[in-house]
Amino acid sequence: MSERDSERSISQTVRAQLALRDMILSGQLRPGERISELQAVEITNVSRTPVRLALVRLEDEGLLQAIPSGGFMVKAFTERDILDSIELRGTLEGLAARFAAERGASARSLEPLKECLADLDQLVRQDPVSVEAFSAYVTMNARFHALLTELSASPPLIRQIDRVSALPFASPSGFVMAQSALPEAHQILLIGQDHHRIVVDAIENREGARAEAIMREHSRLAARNLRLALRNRTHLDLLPALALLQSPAE
Amino acid sequence: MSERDSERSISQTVRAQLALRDMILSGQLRPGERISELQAVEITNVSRTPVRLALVRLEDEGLLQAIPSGGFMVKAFTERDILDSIELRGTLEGLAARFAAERGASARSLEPLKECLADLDQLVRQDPVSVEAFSAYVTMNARFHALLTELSASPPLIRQIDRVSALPFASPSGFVMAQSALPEAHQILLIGQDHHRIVVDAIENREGARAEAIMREHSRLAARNLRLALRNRTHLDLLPALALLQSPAE
DNA sequence: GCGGCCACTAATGTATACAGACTGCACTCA
DNA sequence: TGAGTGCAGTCTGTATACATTAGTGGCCGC
Repeated sequence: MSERDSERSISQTVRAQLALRDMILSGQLRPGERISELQAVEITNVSRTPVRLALVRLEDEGLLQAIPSGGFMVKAFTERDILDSIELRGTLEGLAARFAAERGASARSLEPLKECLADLDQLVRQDPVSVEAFSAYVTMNARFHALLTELSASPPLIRQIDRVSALPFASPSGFVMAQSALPEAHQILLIGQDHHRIVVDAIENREGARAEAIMREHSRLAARNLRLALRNRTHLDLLPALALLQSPAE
Repeated sequence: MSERDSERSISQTVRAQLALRDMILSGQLRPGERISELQAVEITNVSRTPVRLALVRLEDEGLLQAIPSGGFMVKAFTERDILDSIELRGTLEGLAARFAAERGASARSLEPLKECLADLDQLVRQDPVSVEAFSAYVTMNARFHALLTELSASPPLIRQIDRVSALPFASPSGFVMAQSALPEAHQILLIGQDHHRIVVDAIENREGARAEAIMREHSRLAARNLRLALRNRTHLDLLPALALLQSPAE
């Protein structure tokens, strides 16, 4: 698919949504800052109708918050909010893994997941891991989580996981890039990959409780990454999502 | 227009949303049926702009589904979808209960929950339970679950639970009324109330795992109610939410 | 000097007009 | 007779004008 085509054919609503989301995630719009429709019109150069729709969509996504008197503000998240969102995602992915295990995912449906696992193995084998490999890992990791979620074969659950993962800091790959700057990088990567291996094994053997538990624990790697990244505050630029973090001072 | 005063104060968007939701839940709009904006305008007597916003909101709620070529259709749910939504809600409420326990909900914050528990006890004590008592139970039960959710003190989690519970058949009180017609009514009520008691006790004693487990099990009462109600198909009229159920024939 | 009220401004809520895209049908040509 | 093309009707997407409300600042009265 060509970039230009999609750029041109895309609706004004989506364009506005993308533009505003970028500005929020990049920190150009600060947490707590009020954003009026007219402002959004100025920024995006589309008229109020699609802008409004875009604002509503961003509210669902969780990036904006409606102000009772009308209008929206950029949502601010505490560190606790982020950690809770990660735990929440882990819980839901745990449920997805349990469903996959209990309902007997077929050998055929497990195949793509296993291929993905093998691809990840390739990437993880390097030591030290190149930045490119990290980047590839992020993509592959996202694919692994998506496949796992699909395996639950539960549309309502898939929907919820997608909603939670829409928040960049709650997504499965949200803090992987932060690792790349850490000394513990390779070790954490290996542990994460072991979790992947275990969950596939558990699903294959119909071990629902084990599959669920390991996915919960797996998500806590993201929490660990976040804490490490916040402690050595040097590499926060790798994490644009943290623009939404309420500064502790305020 | 000179409508009633009470209806004039709320916005057209909300009015349209309520009207359309009622029609969907009451079955006047069938699952799978397409709703065009103009149709919605006809139905609600408001103009396209607020109607459109209402349709988008109902899509988020999960009652509608966007059609790729544009427009919306009423979402159809299988029995499995409904059961999964209940399990999902149970899982999230379980997480909320665990958070409440682990984070040490203060004695003060537990008080409203305990009062609610006592009120529910009063209602459950009757045998047989009057229809009015059932109705009061539904209200009180909703309050109990809302208080419990709040106790997690986790905005992201509260948000997700609210989203899931927005689907009427996934809400904590979704199938309580179905019970009232069942011979097992009183017994199920007593069991449910015992779950309530246990979760409060577990939170008080900081037993996170126990609090989580009991809330998961608690939600399965709703699943049981649903199955019973579907088996003796006599009292389905008590459950308007089931208008969204895909008929097995199709 | 302080507090309350009124008026003005600006933003949101709503309606509608216009344009582009898609669907369905009919007609024509091979 | 079948398939393709063109046209018409209708729908969604977008823009904009109008109405209404909330918020703010200044002025007047106590």
